[in-house]
Amino acid sequence: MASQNENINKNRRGLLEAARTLFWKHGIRRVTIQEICSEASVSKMTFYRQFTNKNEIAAQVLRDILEKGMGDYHRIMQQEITFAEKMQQVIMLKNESTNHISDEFVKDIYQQNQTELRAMIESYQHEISTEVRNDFAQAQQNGFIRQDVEIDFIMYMMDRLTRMILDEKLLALCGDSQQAIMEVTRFFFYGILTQQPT
Amino acid sequence: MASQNENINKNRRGLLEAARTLFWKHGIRRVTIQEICSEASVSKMTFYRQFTNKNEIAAQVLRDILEKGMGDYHRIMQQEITFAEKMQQVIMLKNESTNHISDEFVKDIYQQNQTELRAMIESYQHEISTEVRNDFAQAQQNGFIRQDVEIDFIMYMMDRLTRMILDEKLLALCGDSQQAIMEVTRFFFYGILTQQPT
DNA sequence: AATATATGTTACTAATATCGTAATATTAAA
DNA sequence: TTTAATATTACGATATTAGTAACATATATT
Repeated sequence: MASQNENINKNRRGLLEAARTLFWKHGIRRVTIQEICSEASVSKMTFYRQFTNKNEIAAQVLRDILEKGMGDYHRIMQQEITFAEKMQQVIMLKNESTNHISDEFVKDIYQQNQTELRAMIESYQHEISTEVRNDFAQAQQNGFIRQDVEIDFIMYMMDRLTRMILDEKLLALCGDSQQAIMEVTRFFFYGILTQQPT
Repeated sequence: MASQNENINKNRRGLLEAARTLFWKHGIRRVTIQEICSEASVSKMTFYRQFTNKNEIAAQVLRDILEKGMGDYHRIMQQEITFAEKMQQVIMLKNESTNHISDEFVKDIYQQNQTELRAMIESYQHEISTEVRNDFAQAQQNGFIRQDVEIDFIMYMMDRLTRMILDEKLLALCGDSQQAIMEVTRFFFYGILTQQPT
């Protein structure tokens, strides 16, 4: 049934999935290749037939994560819904585990000689942030955002607010994460005043 | 001000605290002595003046955790409150991070040659479980628990229920962890029937 | 069935990381 | 000032991991 090519991809995907899980928990440094193989139920040789070393699979894992994040963002922004609805979806997106990169993972990237991975993450951040900035600027021109607020300020608040959603204290305050997202989004758009301007 | 003895204890406690944090996240195997020292802002030599090796500090960390668990349990049971209130507090206790031991930590103990640590954890479990069993038996004799239920069944359910409190799905169902504890405790005592026996 | 290809197993060396100790320099308390 | 504790550095011993090779086995293709 399954062709050999399909099996190769299956193994490759299995390795990537295993690596992602392990890197997520423990960072890159602590995880051994043997461990990735065991987690993926695959021999070490199969690993080395797919990747040259740990850095390469780490790079691929990172690439997959970043591209998924990009794709998700684009998919949201291309919908024909209001700007507010788009923003709510973006904030919800960060709630998924794959969309904030794990601390341990980033730590390892920004320590040692991981210049390649660092470059990758920074180029992604640059790309996505210019894009988001443009989207905000356009929304401001179209009158969806008040004129007297700086785009950079919005960018900053957006980042802070999306992080807050993962904060357990906020979760405790709001009840569940769904509620937290609602609250944060509402705050993002309307502040705390009862009377709303345009 | 601070005497040298106090400083020694401070360093020792700092090392134990750092080790606990790191072991908690990553298990014993992945954590290096140097890392513990860095986390505790202490030199490697200071470590070796306090502990002979990683296993020893791991043993001490485990001992502290287990003794804290025992202490907490005793403190709860010695209070002059109803059996139901005691049980609720015991269930709440498991909600604290220190009272269920981390998976990674236990994994490492039950893999390799950690016979000593394994023995420690098992002896603790034996001690606490006979004690809990006695408390339940006495509560049953005093009429707080229905006569037609096996103590072992209660023990099992107790364990399951306290674990459930950490389950995110239940948390989502109940709103927050406080609510979850209430629900679980209520279920533990009354089941789901509206009409309550004695 | 025969063949080719992918994978598993085992064993091994090289590279790297970690351990544990000693000697010396600094710091802080008595 | 004297004493004890700690930091720093360097180092050899030990353990772990990386990466490769040779061969056996399994699976798909022809």
